[in-house]
Amino acid sequence: MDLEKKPRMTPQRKVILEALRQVNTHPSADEVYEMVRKRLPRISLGTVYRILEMLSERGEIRKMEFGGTLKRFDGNPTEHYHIRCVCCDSIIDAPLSLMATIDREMDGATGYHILGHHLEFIGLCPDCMDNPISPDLRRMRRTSGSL
Amino acid sequence: MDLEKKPRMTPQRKVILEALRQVNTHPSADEVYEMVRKRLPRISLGTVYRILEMLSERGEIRKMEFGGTLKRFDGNPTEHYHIRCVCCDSIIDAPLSLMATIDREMDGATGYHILGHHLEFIGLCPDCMDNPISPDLRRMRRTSGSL
DNA sequence: TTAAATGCAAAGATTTTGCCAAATT
DNA sequence: AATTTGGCAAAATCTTTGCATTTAA
Repeated sequence: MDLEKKPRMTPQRKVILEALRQVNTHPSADEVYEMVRKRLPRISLGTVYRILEMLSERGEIRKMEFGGTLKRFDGNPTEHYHIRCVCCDSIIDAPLSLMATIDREMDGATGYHILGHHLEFIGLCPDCMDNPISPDLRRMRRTSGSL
Repeated sequence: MDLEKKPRMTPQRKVILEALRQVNTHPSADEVYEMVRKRLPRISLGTVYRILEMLSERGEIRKMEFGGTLKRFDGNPTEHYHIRCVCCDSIIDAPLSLMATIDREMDGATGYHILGHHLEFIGLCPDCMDNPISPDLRRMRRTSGSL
């Protein structure tokens, strides 16, 4: 909202940002909440949502409103692609460089002013090929925040 | 759930399927609900969700768990790409043929078994370039189901 | 002291479920 | 008659908001 003002670097913000930068698991808000609770036992989910929103508005992290119902957050704010496992719903960065010209091409082919694009691969991760987990177990994992 | 059994083509399913096939607006469940209510005044939202889910499981339509929080549905079940307007949140099909080999390449570059991919462009549609609508108005439009 | 941030809980929004009645084979 | 489906409402999920309190400049 207030892109102009510089926010204070509160302990909560610092911890959340560091937590996101340290992992490559693309956690949901709830998972971030569990992660930072170890260091900030009194933090609330609402605050986590608020701070994640703020950080992504400022481009310090990336909100992934993509695939799946719940949003995920990415500590790496640069543009890149992802691979999502259909089985365990984990997400990794895709080893594929940006398609730099595709936006311009689409811009020309349509009346749209293209701002960017998202690309996500869907597949089965190595772990799940060996030990496929059931949808129930999958949901349990997510709920307990230990993806 | 029961991919084996062939479902009966009830009036509700027929109307919903026809409604989706006739438009290219990629409506949400709620919007589908509004669309079919004209012909089926007594249908319930729950039924719409159930039928949409069932149709997409059978590959007759496509569920877009993509960009934005709420799911959209696409009467065109073949793989294709989309352009979403950041302003009005409308979605059109992208004039770009499938990148047929990219899945195989990603398959080779990772340990994953790649099943497919999603590509979505983000941009400003021609309408919104001329008449940008406010976020408030945008939400009102969605809520009233008249995208 | 003043403005901004947090914690907590309540409210919102969207989607899914349970259950009984109604429809279909 | 046995199943399946539909309607309704309640439940479940995930996210946002209001407000009193705390924190920091």
